[in-house]
Amino acid sequence: MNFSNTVLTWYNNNKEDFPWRMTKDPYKIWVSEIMLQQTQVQTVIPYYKKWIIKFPTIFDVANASDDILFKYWEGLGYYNRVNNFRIACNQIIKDHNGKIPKTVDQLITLKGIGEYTSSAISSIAFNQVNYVIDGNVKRVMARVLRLKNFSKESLNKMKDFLSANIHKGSPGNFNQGIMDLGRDVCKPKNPLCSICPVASFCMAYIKNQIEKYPAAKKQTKRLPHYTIGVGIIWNKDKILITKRKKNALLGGLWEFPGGKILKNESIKKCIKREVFEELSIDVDVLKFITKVKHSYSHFKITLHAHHCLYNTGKIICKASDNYKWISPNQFDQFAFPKANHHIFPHILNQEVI
DNA sequence: AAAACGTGGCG
DNA sequence: TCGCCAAGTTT
Repeated sequence: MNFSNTVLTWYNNNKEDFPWRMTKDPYKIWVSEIMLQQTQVQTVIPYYKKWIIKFPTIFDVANASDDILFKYWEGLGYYNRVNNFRIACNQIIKDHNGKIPKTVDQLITLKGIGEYTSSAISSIAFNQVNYVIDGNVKRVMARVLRLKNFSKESLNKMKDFLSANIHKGSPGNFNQGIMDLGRDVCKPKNPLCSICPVASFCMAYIKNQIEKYPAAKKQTKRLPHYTIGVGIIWNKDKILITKRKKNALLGGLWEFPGGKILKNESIKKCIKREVFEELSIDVDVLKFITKVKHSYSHFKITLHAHHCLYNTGKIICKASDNYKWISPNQFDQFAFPKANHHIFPHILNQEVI
């Protein structure tokens, strides 16, 4: 049996019934593909289910406020995906009469849809013969073709192979099959070659060199670490939250104000200074609440949260897009970064002063 | 075109 | 504890 039929047969016998595999609705396929970018299947499943119920069509997304969209994305990460997704929904309404286009050339013009996602949607939802190359496919191909790296040259070899071997009758299932294979069998570490359906096609396996492909990456640099002061600013029974600027890190999410500590600065001074610089108000920094360690993709932080009392000044949002005074029982109505979630349970645990 | 962009799980 | 990795795209 040839490569394409081998992959397809394996997929048909081993596929899991993920919720986005119960439909051919291109909108739903699209939602799943955006959520799955750099995000594991098990993480996506609950988000996908809730999203589809709340926003069943592109029109529901186009008409929703960004706060509600972010709330349904809260915790998934890479929040610009939400902005891009809504922009793309509007593009479709404006330029495609509300119908999701089916060719790669049209799909790739939509915000947030690149080379991978355009091929995925066109093949899975519309049965167009386009191969996909994601992280899984890259690894499978590196081993099958015995390619050390992911250079332009290597990628071209993968493309040639996939172009020749994609299943013409079921391109979408072939694509999902090779991705599933990469995730569950041809894993980064300890690949399960003994049960791999394409082992007989795999040059690395045949030469007994599976561990050499792809070559290990160079060591990544240690992530920089920053210490951040965070103010839980009280005015009577309300707490101040601010909305992070769009297109920035965590753009569009709400948070407690604060910022990076300066050299030779105390946490309390840092919070007082940051709050004044960012909001033009004066606060008294009081009791320590909790410390939160958190790691982002390109740096790490430790948050030091303190209770604060609003003192004087009219709020001017210099470093944020908006602000609100809310009660602690309203935290769940806004989308917050994960690091802020770790502060919530400590806020009411003690007296403010 | 290298860096930015979240979070969770695993070895 | 820490690095790696996950259905990538944008600037």
